[in-house]
Amino acid sequence: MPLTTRRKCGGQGSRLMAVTLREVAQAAGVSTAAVSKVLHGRGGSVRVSEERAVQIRKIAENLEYRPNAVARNLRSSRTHTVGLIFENFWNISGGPLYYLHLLDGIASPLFRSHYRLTILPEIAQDDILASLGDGQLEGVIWCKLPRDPETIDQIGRCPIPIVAMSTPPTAEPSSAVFVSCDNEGGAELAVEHLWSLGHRKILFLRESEESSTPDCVARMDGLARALSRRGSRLDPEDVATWSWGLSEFGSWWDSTPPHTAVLCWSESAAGRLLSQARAHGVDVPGRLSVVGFDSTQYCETTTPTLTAVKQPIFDMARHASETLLSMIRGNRPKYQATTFPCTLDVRGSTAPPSAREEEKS
Amino acid sequence: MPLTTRRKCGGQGSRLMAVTLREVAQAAGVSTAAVSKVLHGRGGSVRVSEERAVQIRKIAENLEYRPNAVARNLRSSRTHTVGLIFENFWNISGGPLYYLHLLDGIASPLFRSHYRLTILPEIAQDDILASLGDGQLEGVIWCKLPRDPETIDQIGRCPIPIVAMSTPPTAEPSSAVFVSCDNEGGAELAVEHLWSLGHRKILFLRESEESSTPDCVARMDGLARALSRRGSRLDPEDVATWSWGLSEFGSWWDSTPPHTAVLCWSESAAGRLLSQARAHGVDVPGRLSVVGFDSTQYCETTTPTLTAVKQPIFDMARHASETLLSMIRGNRPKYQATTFPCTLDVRGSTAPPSAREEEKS
DNA sequence: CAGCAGTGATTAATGGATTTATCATAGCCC
DNA sequence: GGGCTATGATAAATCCATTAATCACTGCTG
Repeated sequence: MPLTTRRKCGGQGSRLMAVTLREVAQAAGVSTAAVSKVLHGRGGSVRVSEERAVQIRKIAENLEYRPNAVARNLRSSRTHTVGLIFENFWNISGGPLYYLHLLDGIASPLFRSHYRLTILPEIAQDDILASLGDGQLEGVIWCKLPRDPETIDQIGRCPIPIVAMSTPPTAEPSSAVFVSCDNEGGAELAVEHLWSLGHRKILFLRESEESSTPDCVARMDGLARALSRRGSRLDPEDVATWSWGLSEFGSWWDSTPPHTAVLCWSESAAGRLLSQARAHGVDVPGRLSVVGFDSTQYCETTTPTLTAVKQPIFDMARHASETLLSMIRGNRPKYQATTFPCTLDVRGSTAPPSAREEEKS
Repeated sequence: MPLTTRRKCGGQGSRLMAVTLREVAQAAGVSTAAVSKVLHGRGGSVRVSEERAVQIRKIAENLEYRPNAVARNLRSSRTHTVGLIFENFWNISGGPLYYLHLLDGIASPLFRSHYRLTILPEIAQDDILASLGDGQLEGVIWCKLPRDPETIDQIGRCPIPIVAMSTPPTAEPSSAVFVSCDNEGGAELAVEHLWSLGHRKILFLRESEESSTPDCVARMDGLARALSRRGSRLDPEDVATWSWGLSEFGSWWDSTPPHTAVLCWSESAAGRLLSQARAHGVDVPGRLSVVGFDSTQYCETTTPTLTAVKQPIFDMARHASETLLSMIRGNRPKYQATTFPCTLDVRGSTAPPSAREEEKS
């Protein structure tokens, strides 16, 4: 009988069916156990003579045998796959570069350990929760973990480890591990900088859609706290919830607001604010200082360059990924929540507020 | 016996083992076939009375039964998973936004069809080729498909469909389907624009690492062809291969080159060129016109805003993804290669070259 | 010679869901 | 009663790789 017999796959079109272990075994006249032992060396008490081994290897190569990973996964209950969940591609905190650093930081340790990264469809949450228990994932990194009690409860009974990249909830305990940055501390840094320059009224710019994200809230809280620590405070008029295009900028500026500086909740918002300011002939930083959140390469390319709070997103993501791998290996996580400190990159978009009332020397 | 008995998983730590179909069947006192039929409705000749069905559903819910997707995948030879391969996160053509559009375009149709997207480790190519045949993926989208004959040969014998997002090879036939944009046409558009403004000497800026990508080569070829069509040509001195930081800009400019415009192979290179020009006090577009490749949101935020060739990357990615899904469903692809046209977004970084020799009125 | 160790191999169970083939039983008609 | 259909349900095979249990045989020792 010819060794190269190949069957067609009945189901889908006319693709070739893969060669199985059994076929190699039949062709070689040995048992599947022997073939498995020779090709993958895993069988415990199975023993094969060197002579046979050479023969089997040769036949397997001729037949172009490729082990079926799905069958292996089923047998071993391991898939070497980690899932990634986020709300959507665009809604991720600071913008594309932030996102890219995130993905890079998550993927690096995984790939090094020969794990794959699967992006889960951001469909119904029920589907997400179902796929956490379907055996296809060994662990999950979840950006913006939901905080409703029911979901938290379900997450607690999830059979695989979860690492959340979001601010840990203050009240509810959770079985997930949290990795985040010190958003409040970052806001404090921004205020410290602006305050030392002489700014006393700061506008916090958030965006309507994202107004409820914990990150955004934490940054605003940090701002409020930093101000109160200096004997000032954050009034309702100091918080702007503008649309994506920031078309409200013009009327805001024309109303001669008391603010001399703006703290933007994200990098992309800060970038758009610079565009709007330029469009309305408002000199930054001469007439208005701007601080963004998430300091990336793009803060260097804007005009003026952008002063921004930097969260070590790559390190955070890498830490999350490494923690997850460790948990998958059966270790208990060292910390239930890890918070990374922020830093401030001072660039060209901040200056003393003098220009508004009097000419600075 | 208690219905809620749960075994511990022996292998990894102390995670709960999942409830299996067999356990539900035992608890309900019926066969696994009946449970499978009731819960998933797939069994052909299996019939269950409505009375039993209600009972089974209730028990399954109490036991929190979750079907094991790996076992299903093995049985059905389908995983509802598509792989994505690219060289690395950062080396993708035009920069982060390009990449984000790419990912978004690929993911949208997949998610809509309840497919997952798995990012493959960019490890050894042998590993990649092996994982194409391991049964875990139903199809693959491969950015920058390798072009060496041996790999092409292996790809031809790959059991799953492949869609390549790169310029199709001119010589070698390939079994993969190609989706790309008309890079040459894009370069032609750029030249047309610059030529009409009066530019006659154009520098092509590429980067050392990426110098060999087909996209980059095609753009340069397009430039050369566009010039020759106008009775000019692309000399070796008209091609710059600078480092990532473009630190060579200063010495190049000081050598008073004949060029009045630069065509950059990517968006990010164009952005960095603007930074360098500003750092050296070179007025853009007054003294130097700049055209980038890949027109994205960030071209709006630079100063000046950036004139750029736009490739419809989202549409390309979506098309690639939809084509792959169609092939997975067993359809023959309509086209072996699809090329999308580029357009030119004229913004603020291009102007007549007058400033160099004489003052323009 | 019983007993033991070592070598070379196979058989059958396992993992969990799906499906074909088969088996009962009841009801109905001629 | 024999033959037929419809209903309700199950046993066993299948997908493919892995592995514990087992077997046959040789050679050696006490």
